[in-house]
Amino acid sequence: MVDDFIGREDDIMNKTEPRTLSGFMELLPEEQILFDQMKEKIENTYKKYGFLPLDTPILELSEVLLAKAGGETEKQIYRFEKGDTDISMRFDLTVPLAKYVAKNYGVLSFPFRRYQIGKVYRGERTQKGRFREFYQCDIDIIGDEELDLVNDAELPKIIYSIFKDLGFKDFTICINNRKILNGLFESLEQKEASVEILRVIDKIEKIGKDAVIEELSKLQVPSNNISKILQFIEIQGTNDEKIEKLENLNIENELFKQGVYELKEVTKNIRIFGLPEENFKIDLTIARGLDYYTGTVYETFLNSYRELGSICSGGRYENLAEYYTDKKLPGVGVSIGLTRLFYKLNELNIINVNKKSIADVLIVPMIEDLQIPAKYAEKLRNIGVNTQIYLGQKKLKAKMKYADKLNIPYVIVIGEDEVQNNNAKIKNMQTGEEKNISLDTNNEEILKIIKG
RNA sequence: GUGGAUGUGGCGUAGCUGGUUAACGCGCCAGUUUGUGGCACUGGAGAUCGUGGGUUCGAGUCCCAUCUUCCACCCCA
Repeated sequence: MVDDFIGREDDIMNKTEPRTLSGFMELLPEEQILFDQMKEKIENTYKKYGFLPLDTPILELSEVLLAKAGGETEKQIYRFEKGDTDISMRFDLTVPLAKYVAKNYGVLSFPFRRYQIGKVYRGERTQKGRFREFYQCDIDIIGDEELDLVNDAELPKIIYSIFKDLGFKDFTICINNRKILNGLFESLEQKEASVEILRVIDKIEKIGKDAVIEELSKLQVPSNNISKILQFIEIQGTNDEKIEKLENLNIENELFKQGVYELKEVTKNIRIFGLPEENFKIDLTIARGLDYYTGTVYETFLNSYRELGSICSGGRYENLAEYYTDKKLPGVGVSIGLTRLFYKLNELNIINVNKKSIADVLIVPMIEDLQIPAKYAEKLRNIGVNTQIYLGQKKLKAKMKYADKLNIPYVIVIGEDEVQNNNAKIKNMQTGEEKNISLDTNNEEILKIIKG
């Protein structure tokens, strides 16, 4: 205290401004609670379907992570050297999965069903709803040499369960098959720029039909091909009608036929797994995604918030780990971009961030000796009541205010009067109702008061 | 990578064509209520107006630079 005057020099010293890197989401407690709840629901559903947990390192050797060279994502990778080790941060969970499966091929049981929820990193330009660090919630089913097509039909059901569980009703899981479009291109002898064409087609909802025509001509697609492609993606009707129309197009191309067959099979099996008809739709414009998808592809939309874009996408790939092993490992998987999903739902007030407390009870001791409050807190915790003791010398008023701000539903005051009578005073913070309970009250009674 | 914006107490904002002690709401702290929160009232703390230069008698307000963040495109979750 004597140094206080001299110490003022320090106060004038510049403090470092506490900042968070752009593109990194950091939440307030009440938001974090909600975020964690969503994450937990997703995880529980994955488990419910028998998927095994997996956690891989955020850092990998660059040579491993970048085995598949090129592409847009590689430019965005966080990469650095520590000593003479060239290290990269994972930019998705699929590449680490591929490495993991190749590495542990001998000890894993196939079909290998794993879920992984974790953060991934992409150093791209930030913008609305786009993050540099974000959670992906992945499930994949990996087969050894082959993976039955019926697996493609189970994933939509799992996605359905999750979004149902998250409280959404009006959403659509769109499915398509890459082979259909690729087969169509083959039959049109449109081999050039097929990936680019797919991207343009995928954007039709966003940019409109005319813009698609314009983009396609820019790609040097002959105009008769453009009209055939458009005619094709504009096929309307129910799911069954669409399949029928596809079959009746009489396109003599093996790939195309295979694609239509797969789509029909998947559709049939989706119904068997119990996905309601109104929640899935064949959408022939779904083409986006990583270029390694080779068969079934999925995209999921909230119909009232179509502008969010796909909130869950995935598909079938023929060879997961071709850069690590000669084994052929086909798989099918989907990924939920939880960070973006949460951010957007929050922004649109779709999810309610009403303060919800973690603690069920705040014990407020008004005596110096904490033995009784501490013991009582343990008693509550042992019967499953989340209990916090207010530690610190403050007026009762301040302690009540604290409980109020944290939205803790019950406060238990233990003061001298209470201790003398072997009592505690429990207050319902919502109704304001107070009553005395004996410190010896049995557990069932307490649970009845607190948990209702 | 391309293009366009932004920056004022913890947060959200006001500050007119440059003019004395930078305003408001929320939040925070204290009191009215010495063992009781939410409401109300009263009072209080807290900003060298992103940073550095320049123009001017004088700049949050004008000019330049720089950093930061944001938005769109690209691509994606």
